[in-house]
Amino acid sequence: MEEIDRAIVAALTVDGRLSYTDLAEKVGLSVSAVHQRVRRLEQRGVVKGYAARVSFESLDLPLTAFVAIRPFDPSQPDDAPERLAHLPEIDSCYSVAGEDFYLLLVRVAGPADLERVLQEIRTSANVTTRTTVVLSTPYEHRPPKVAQPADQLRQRGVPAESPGS
Amino acid sequence: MEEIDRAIVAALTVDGRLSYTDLAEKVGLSVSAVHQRVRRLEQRGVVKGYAARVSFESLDLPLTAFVAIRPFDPSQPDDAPERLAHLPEIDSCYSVAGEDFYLLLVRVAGPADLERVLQEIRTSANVTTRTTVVLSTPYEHRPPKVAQPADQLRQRGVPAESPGS
DNA sequence: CGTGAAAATTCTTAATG
DNA sequence: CATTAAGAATTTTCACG
Repeated sequence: MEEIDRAIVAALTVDGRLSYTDLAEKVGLSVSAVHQRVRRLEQRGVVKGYAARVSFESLDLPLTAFVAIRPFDPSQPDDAPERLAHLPEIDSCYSVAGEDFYLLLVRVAGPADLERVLQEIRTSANVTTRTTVVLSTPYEHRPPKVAQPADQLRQRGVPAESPGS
Repeated sequence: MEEIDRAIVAALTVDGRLSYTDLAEKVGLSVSAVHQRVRRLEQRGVVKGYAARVSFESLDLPLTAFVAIRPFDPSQPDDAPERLAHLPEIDSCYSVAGEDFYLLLVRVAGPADLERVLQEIRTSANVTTRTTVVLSTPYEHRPPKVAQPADQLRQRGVPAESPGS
């Protein structure tokens, strides 16, 4: 992927509601050009969507935990992800190398809720669980490094003046 | 938090770029009322921001791994998160209960890059690492369950007709 | 707090080089 | 592909209940 596209993606990762006007200024293109590029990035699947970042504490989900799971009977078909998908407390499901089969990220209201969810995980997927409770989150979902800060592109052949109508 | 706010948050979690027009229709309020509520949710910190959801494969970061870290010398002050913050490959940092001190989520270009990042983690924070490679991600960042589907609010005292201008 | 409407921006498309 | 221009839609603010 090329430089300007990376800058666009970087900017949208930091602020997914940036207007095309601001985006255009950041990357040094016209509004239409940026709009076209964003549309192409979206339909190519580079940008998969937009989401509000919310405080889970405010949503009464203050307890986060990682749950490593392992099938009780390794000879049976492994369809744990589908069988667990109905549990809304599961934020993410990663298939991993190592001793465990999957690593789940779950968010719940508290210890009692965690206990209930663990039981549901075990019975739904016929697995054993090993749980690691999160005590705090110094940082999460940081924007990936995608080329340079995207600010140095602005001064590359484009006058900062707006022509006006 | 009350019912309508939860519905708003739920909708924005699924689509962070929903227009206030659509949002207003979903929760059965006027555009202005919804706009006010979103602003309050933002400044109360319930909505912390908006971000584009991107494909890490497209960004040349196809390899994800969890890195559990433990201080080499537990008697020294534990400031690993700050000392690791400069590494852009670290997506998230969780302080955890259990045998390890922190669990890091890292995204890199490949095995060689992972090796480099692990070395940087060890030397930057004076820790030992135990790494779990992610093979695939069945699902990630699913929207949390926040009250009912937010569709049943619409038909609660509000005619679906648009009054027009 | 909610509503309705008006003004300022922005989004979106189309024509053009 | 990028640019400019123009109509449609949205965001944002305001006065009022």
